[in-house]
Formats: sequence, structure tokens, C-alpha cells
Amino acid sequence: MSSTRRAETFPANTPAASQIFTTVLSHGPLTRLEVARRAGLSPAAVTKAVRPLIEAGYLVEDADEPARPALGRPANPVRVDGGRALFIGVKVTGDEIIGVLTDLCCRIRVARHAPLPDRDPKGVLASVAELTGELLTAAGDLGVPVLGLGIAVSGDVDRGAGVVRYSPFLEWREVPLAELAAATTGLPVTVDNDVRALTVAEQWFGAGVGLSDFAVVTVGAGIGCGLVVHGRVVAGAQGVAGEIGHVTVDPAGPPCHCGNRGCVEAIAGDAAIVRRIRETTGVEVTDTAAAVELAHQGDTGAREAYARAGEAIGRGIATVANLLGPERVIISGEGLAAHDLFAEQIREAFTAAAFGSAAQCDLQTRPLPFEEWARGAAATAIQSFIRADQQQ
Amino acid sequence: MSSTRRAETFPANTPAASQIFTTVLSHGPLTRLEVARRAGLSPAAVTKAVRPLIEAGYLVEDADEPARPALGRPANPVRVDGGRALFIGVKVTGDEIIGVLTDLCCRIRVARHAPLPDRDPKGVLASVAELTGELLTAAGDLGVPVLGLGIAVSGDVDRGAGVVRYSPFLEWREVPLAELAAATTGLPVTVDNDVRALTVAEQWFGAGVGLSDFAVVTVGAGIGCGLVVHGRVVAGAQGVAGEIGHVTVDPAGPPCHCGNRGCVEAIAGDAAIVRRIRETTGVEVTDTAAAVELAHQGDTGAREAYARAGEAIGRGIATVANLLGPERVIISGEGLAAHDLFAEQIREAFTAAAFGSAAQCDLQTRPLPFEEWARGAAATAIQSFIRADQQQ
DNA sequence: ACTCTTAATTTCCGCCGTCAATAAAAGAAG
DNA sequence: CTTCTTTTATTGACGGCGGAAATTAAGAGT
Repeated sequence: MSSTRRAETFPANTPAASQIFTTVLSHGPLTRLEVARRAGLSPAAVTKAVRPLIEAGYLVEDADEPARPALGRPANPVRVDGGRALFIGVKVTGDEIIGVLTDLCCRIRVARHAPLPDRDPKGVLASVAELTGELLTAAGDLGVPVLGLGIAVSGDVDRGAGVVRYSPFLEWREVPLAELAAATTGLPVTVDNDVRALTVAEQWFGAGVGLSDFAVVTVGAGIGCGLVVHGRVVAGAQGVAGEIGHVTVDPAGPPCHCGNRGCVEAIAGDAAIVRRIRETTGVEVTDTAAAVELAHQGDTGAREAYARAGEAIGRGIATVANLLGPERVIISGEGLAAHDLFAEQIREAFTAAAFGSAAQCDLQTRPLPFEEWARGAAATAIQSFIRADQQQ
Repeated sequence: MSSTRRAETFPANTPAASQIFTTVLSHGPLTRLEVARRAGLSPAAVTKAVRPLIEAGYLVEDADEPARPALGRPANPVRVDGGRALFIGVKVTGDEIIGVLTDLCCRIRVARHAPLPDRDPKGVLASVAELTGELLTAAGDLGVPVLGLGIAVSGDVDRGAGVVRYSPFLEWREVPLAELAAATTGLPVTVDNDVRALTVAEQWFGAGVGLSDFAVVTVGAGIGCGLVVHGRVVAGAQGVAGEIGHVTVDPAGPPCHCGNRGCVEAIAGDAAIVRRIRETTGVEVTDTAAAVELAHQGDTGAREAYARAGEAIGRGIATVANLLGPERVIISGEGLAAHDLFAEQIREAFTAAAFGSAAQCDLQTRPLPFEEWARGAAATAIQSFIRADQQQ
């Protein structure tokens, strides 16, 4: 496993081919004509681009003909053969790593997690290698090649360079993770920020499909935000963007570890909610689960803490909507376990603080199973595989 | 003038040609090799694209050879011949219209303004036609054709459709201004939101040249913001974006006409500052000029009002920086007359509220002469002329 | 005069994507 | 059963864009 095996490459050199494939990938089975229409190309171009993709096994003609609605030659839709290739996505948190094996359509086949005994690059790399090894074995049993590995890390990540610039959780600076992981696993590696990875998954396989402007807001220990503008994920000039967690909601609010007061995260982050409940109720809740339970029991102080959190989140989302005018905001995150406790407040605060037509922005809530972060990492690997060099 | 004259079109059909021209336009005289490098094209492609542009008179070989630094065949830089074509930009405010005649390099040749007696579409159209007529006469004296008219209006504008969706100041809804103005002036017309127009001017001819991610913040009666992400001006899904003026800075702050409290505009807008000074000092200041003077005289209350305003603006800018990670923020606007009164607070509040590497964002201040808004409108006309159909 | 160096141009070529015509695959009509 | 209609897919010719490499251009130094 120490040698980099000859990586299989995707047979789509031209921008049109890669765009056509992406269209089919995101929009399920489509006839060639429909693909041409959506991609703004001629039918001839689609036919020509599709052939090599079918020959290589990445696309298949959909055998089952679901609807035979109309006159004329029957349509012959094509779809991506998810089983053609597998990808591995790994999310590294402060104390564990989560890995998934997905197919080309980013459907999870196997999910694993393991504790993270050691946070320094060497230790993390060993854990990643072990987990990847397990998943590779599982892939081998399926007889399908694994064509890429995506790693998601919170913090400041330069995806293009494959370098973790700064990760507070891991206490890393300038770690060339892609290079290191490629050397140990022999796979092509993509490294990206975790929220951006999740955003990529939504853009290609989730609620962001077909939208050129949307945002993903994650609610949990921290409050994160991934942005898609002009059809591309926003990375920011310094590699950091979407810091909604430290948008000030109330300058008189509780102090935040960032040094300010009343950041969204200082009100609606897990720790902030728990602290607030302790302070107002005197009950010694220690973690989020206990906080949620207390609120569900009807405790006024706990409910109020969640209401405040919801309001802060709603205001944060309204800020995003005011500034960018996205078509949709997808709210997700572990914090959604408490969804019923603040959904209403989020919506209310958003509506109140959204200015003008920004209020027309569609708010969607999506559950976030714990493997979802790792799935996002896999999505970045799929993306890198499909458009090896070219952008968007 | 009632018939639409045969519009001259720009001889650059291919994306490469238009990109090459834009590069030369923004980056002054460049040798063909340098253009090729910057545009990511081969020198051959540049030579081929440049020739018809020179023949049509849009580009010229720079006669004066400024530096002859090196060995080898002397470089033969090309630049845009600003005098080849003229454009008109018009900014419509609530009570006057401002018009400029610019050359192809967006340098102002003539500036005029006129009161706006009537705000309904018909009246505005008449005023625009009259002002345009004057500028066309001036252009005729120069013997240079006018190839486009840009109109900037505050509010919700659909540039592609040429329709003003909603303008609170003018009390317009769904006015097809581009079509109407084209019919009366006979010129190709571009209509855009005023802040976005200003942003286009900065992107092509100002402090945003060469940057793919930056923001323009305007300080004046209102607080506005134009955003460029991935090299393109953000328009938002509903045609509205950059509403920094109604980002909440302090939920306990003064009420805003939008229905919330403590919006940036409710603290740092002209009217808000004047009101604040009246309330805290008791002095009956009536307008911004008086407020500035009072502050410059050292009045504590007035100075404090400006300090608060600066803090609010700084926080607003930090929010933009946190969310988008722009490379630069350009602060401009009529409010900069009071620049010395709050520049420091803007910077301090920004630094305090910017999270992590967002603080590395470059803050620049630019004066905003009153014709600048109209110049922005002219910039949109130039942009439309250069890339008639294709995007970016 | 010759060489060295860098800029610009020319020529040729590959290749992508469109156009327009054609084939394919049904059901409908007679 | 044949022919027509309708819609999808394919084919082949064509045009044009942009790149690679060779060539020309225009000096400076020796």
C-alpha cells in the first residue's frame, strides 16, 4: 500500500463532457435531449460525449423504461452507474474519525468510526490509514475499485494545495495532509474544510442541486456556514469564508472565545446553550442531551435558552440572506436534535430580520446523520475525480 | 432621435477576444506577451485577437516607449483608445439626475446634473432624455459616437431584463426602463442597481481591478454594499444582494424604518447621525453638513455620534469579511466627507469583529465625487457593449 | 557584420461543438 | 399490413478557436 498505484482517470477532457456528466449525476436519469437542453449544448455534442462515458462504464442506459408517455421514438435515458467506482470520505474531529465508503453517486455503502487517540499529524495519519484500509477491504469484497479519498477537517484548509493551514481543534499549522495521506494510502487525496465539503455534497447530491446561489448552515458545537455563489463554493481570498458563527447578534450578549460578545456561536453553540441553562435554572446540566431533555420536559429556563439560540441563528441566517440573496438556505447539523425547540424562533427571527425580497429565500431543514460529514468528504473526492484539472 | 439607430457592435465574438480586451482595458498598456500571460492564453491567440481590435480602432499600439529596460526586440504595448467611443451614464436619485459622458476607459469628459421635477416613469424618462440629449450634443462636438447609455437606480433592478422591479425612492414597480429609454434615446440601454453599477466601475476601472473577491461599501444617506465573488458581481437570486444597511448591529439600538432595531443604517445613516446628535446635544442640527461642522468643532456629543456610526460600519464590514473572505473592502460614499470623524472607529471595530484571517482583508477608502454614481452607470454600459451576449 | 535576446507573427494542425440531414423506433391512421 | 407522424438519437461535414513550433522582427552589445 505504500506505492501510489496507477490512478484510473476520468475519460472527460473537455469542459462539455464534464458538464454533461455532472448534469446526469445530479439530475438522475435524463434523455440525451434533456441533457442537451439543461447543459445548453447541442444534442449532437451530448451523443458524442456520452459514448465514451458509457464505454468506460460510468454511464449506463436506463434499461427500465418508466414512463412511455408520448409519441415518437422512445427516449433512452442515461444515468450514472453508481456501482462503477467507489470513494472514501473521512471526517476528522477532535476525538474521533468517521469514514464512509460511497459509490459514484455518493450513496453510503459502509460507514465506520474510530476513536482518535492522537491529534498530531502522525497519529491522525495512522488512524486515517487504518480506517481507509478497512474500507478498502470492504471495497475489495465488492470488487469495485476505490478511486479517491476525501478528508474533511475543520479550520482553514487550502483545498487546491491540499494543505491544512490552521486547525484549532487539531492544533495543526501548515500540514500538507493531501500529500501525506496520498503517500500512505496510495489514493488520490482531496482535503477540504468540513463545512465546505458538506456544501459540495448538498450542491451535487442534496438540496442544492440545480441552484447557483445557496447557503448551508450547520448548527452544533459551532455554527458554520457554507456558501455557493455563481454556482461555485466560496472559499474566500484567505481560504476562509462562511464564518457565520462569529457574526455579532448582540453586542451586550455573552462573551465568546473569539474575544467579542454576542456572537451567534456564543448564544447558539452547544456549550453556550448548556451554560445558559445552568445559569438561569441552576440545574447542573452537563451536556447537550441533558439540555434537550430538560427543555422537552417543559423547563422554562431551558426552553428560553433554546428560544434565544433559535433567534440568534435566525438573525445570522437573515444576515447571510441580506448580503447574498441566496435562493435557499439549508439548515443542518447535530444541533437539529433540538430542532423542535427552536425551529419556530429561527423562522421568526429570520423573517423579522430579512430585508425586502431576501425574505423570499427558502429555508429548508435537513437532518444530519453522523456520517454526513464524512459523506461530504467523499463528495469532494468525487468532484476532484470528475474534473481533475478544470474548474467548476 | 425617435428611431433606434443602427448600433455599432464590438468586434469580439469569442470569449478570448473579449477577455483580452478587458485585460488591456483594466491593466493599462500591456505587451501582447504580458496579455497572454495574464489571460492564460498563448501569444498567438493574443496577436490574432488584437489585430481586428486595432483595425476597428478600439486598441492602439502605444507610440511612446516609456521604458526600454532590457535586451531583445522592443516591446510594443497596446492600450485601449479611450477616445474611440463614448458612453453616457445617468444616475437617478429622488430629486435630481446626474449624467456623465465618459470615454471607453470610463474617464469622465462631461458631467451635468439637473433637478428631477417628476418622479413617475414618464417624467424621469423625459429628464433622462433631455440630459442625454445635452450629452449627445457634447459628444457630437467631439466627433465621437456614443455607443451606449447606462442608467443606475437604487432598489431592486433586473439588469438582464432591463426592468426596475421595485424602487422605494421613485415608488416604481416593474418599470421596463431599458426598453423605454432605448425607444426615446435610440441608444442601447443598460439599467442596473446603483451600488452594483459602482461596483462594476471599481471592478473594471478602480480599486477592484484584478481582484476576484472584493466588496464596495457606500456610506451616505443609506449604507450599501456591492459584492464581487468569483470575479462576478453578485446579484442575488431575487435580484437583491449586499443589503448591509439592514444588518443588525445592536438589537437594543435605535429603531430603523425597516421595522427592526439597531441596523447599520439606523446608526450610521446620515439621518440617524443627525438625529442622534440632536438627541444627545440638544443642538438643532438639521443636515449632515451642520453635523459634520459641529463634530469638527469638537462637540463631544457629535463626535460620539460619529464614533458610534464608525463602529457600526466597521462591524458591518467585518460581517461581510467573515462571511465572504474578500481580498479587499473599498469604503466609499458621500459620507466620507466625515471620513476623519470615524475612520479610526471603522478600522477598530472591523479588527475587533473580524474573525481569524478575515482580519487580513485590506480596507481601502476612496473618495466619491458626486458624478461617481453616474460613472458607475457608464461602466455598466461599457460592460454591456464589450460583452454583448456572453457572460463574465 | 555577427550574435544574443526577447517580442511578435505566421503557418499548420487538432479538436470541439454546431448544423443539417438522416436513421431509428415506436404509435396512429388508413 | 403499410404508410405516416412524431420524437429521439446519430452521423458526417464544416467552421472556427486556440495551441505548438518555427520564423521573422528589432534592437543591443561586441
